[in-house]
Amino acid sequence: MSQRTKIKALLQSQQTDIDVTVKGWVRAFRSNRFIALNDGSTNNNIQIVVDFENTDPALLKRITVGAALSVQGKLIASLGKGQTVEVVATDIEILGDSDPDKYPIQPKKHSLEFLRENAHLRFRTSTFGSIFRLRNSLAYAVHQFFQERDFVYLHTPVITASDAEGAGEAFHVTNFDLDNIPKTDTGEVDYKQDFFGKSTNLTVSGQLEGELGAMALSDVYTFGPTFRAENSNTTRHLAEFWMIEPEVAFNDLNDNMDLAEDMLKYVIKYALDKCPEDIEFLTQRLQEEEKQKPQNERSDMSLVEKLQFCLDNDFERLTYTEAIEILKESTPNKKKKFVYPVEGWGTDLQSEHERYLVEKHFKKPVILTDYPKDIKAFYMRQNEPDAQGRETVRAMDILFPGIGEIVGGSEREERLDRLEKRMDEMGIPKDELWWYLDTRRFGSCTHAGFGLGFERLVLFVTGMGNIRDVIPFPRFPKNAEF
RNA sequence: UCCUGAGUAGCUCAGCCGGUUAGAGCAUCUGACUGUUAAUCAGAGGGUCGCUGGUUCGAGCCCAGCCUCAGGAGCCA
Repeated sequence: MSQRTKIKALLQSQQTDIDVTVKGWVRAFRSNRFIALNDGSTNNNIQIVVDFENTDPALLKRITVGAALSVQGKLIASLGKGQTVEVVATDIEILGDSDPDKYPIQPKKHSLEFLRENAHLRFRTSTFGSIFRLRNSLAYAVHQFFQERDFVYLHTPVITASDAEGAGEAFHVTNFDLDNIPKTDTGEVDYKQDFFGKSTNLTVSGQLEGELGAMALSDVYTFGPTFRAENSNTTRHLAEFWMIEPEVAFNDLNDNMDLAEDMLKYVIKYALDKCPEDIEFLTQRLQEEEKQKPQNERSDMSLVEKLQFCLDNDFERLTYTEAIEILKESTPNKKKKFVYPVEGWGTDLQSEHERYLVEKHFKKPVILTDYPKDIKAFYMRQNEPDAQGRETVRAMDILFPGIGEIVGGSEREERLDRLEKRMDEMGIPKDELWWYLDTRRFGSCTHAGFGLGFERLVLFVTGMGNIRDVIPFPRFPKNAEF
């Protein structure tokens, strides 16, 4: 049997009247004559023309939606409209039948909720084909960006004993028989008898270990799964997600912002260059979806335009303190339209405030810096108090339209005395993090890094609305199917 | 976890004020047609009305509890 040609290549073929073998899954079978065949190499189908009058009727009956086919035939310039080339079949082999009575994916619009429940088959829809090809390209672009800059891809542990970062609830990892958990004399769980001899959990961040690598390799990044046991039921959170965490020695906060902005623009540009058809398809999809919304809620830019806009404009950079002033003076705040009115300095911004800044005030991605020290993590570098004695840290959050926080990072506190003092204040156990503090004891230096939620990036680039639709098999409360 | 809404055929949904045999479109099956593009036309099959309990002569509809889903909020990436 001759080697199969991918459908993407066939559709781009400059040659016609050549013999080809094509394999894929039936998307539609019309008029007993036209098969729309797809193999996932592109969103577009190749049309197979069947000589139904000279084909066994029993075979024709088995050409159903979802069936896997191998087709031999001749690639010709299409005789019909709607496609440039088509394959006139000379031989069709059914590789795998698909019972039309039971196959859940029909050649029609399905709700995203329904497809989520059929996540094992949703790859076979145009929307999810596009999403996962884009996800792949974005992941590749992330590596390419860092590799071009001589970063070291560092594999930080998935199982860890440190729950110290305070990045959220962690999933416990244990080998105990849960019906018979060893206890100490005082009635507490005796982790000494567990596999690792101590309490362990799935990582909530590779940052602390990333810092260890950066303090020798200079420029490192991680890109791996991360776990949060928060009971979050939103369109922006997953219990298992992929995070990208660069950590760079000798970088300060400004270098850190430059790196994050460059990286985001790089990967978005890569996706635009590499997957124009998929982005075009998802642009159409979003347009259809927006038609359902009332006029005032519709976006004034299409998906492609939004992505291009993101490349063409510098992200707006301002401090938390400046943002608070803008929000205080904003129309919705004065007209008491915010659920949480902006009054004082020192509280965290609510989603509605971030959205106002990004979507209404600046109308582009925003980087907020220098947050109040009390609402941020212990490892962030402390600024000197300002004239009013307000204490801030060298933190930065990148806010994207429709997504909210996509990146969170900071310059790290490299001064041992300041770091230890802060850990004491926040009740972080120094003895457990002795190894982290060692980096400040031996050759400490300025360094900075950030965390990028990969799925949030995919959400932005695909224009999808729910994070559960941009990861193949989403993990979230009450759901671990597939 | 909180707030709001939803759960009726394989899918998307309608179902009046509580009243006889629960409907439509698409999908599926049968037949017709055959250069179709979500093909078209005719016919047929298909239901534990989320689950449990309650009110009532009578519940898809009212009440309570639970489960699941969606949107928003919090936590964050």
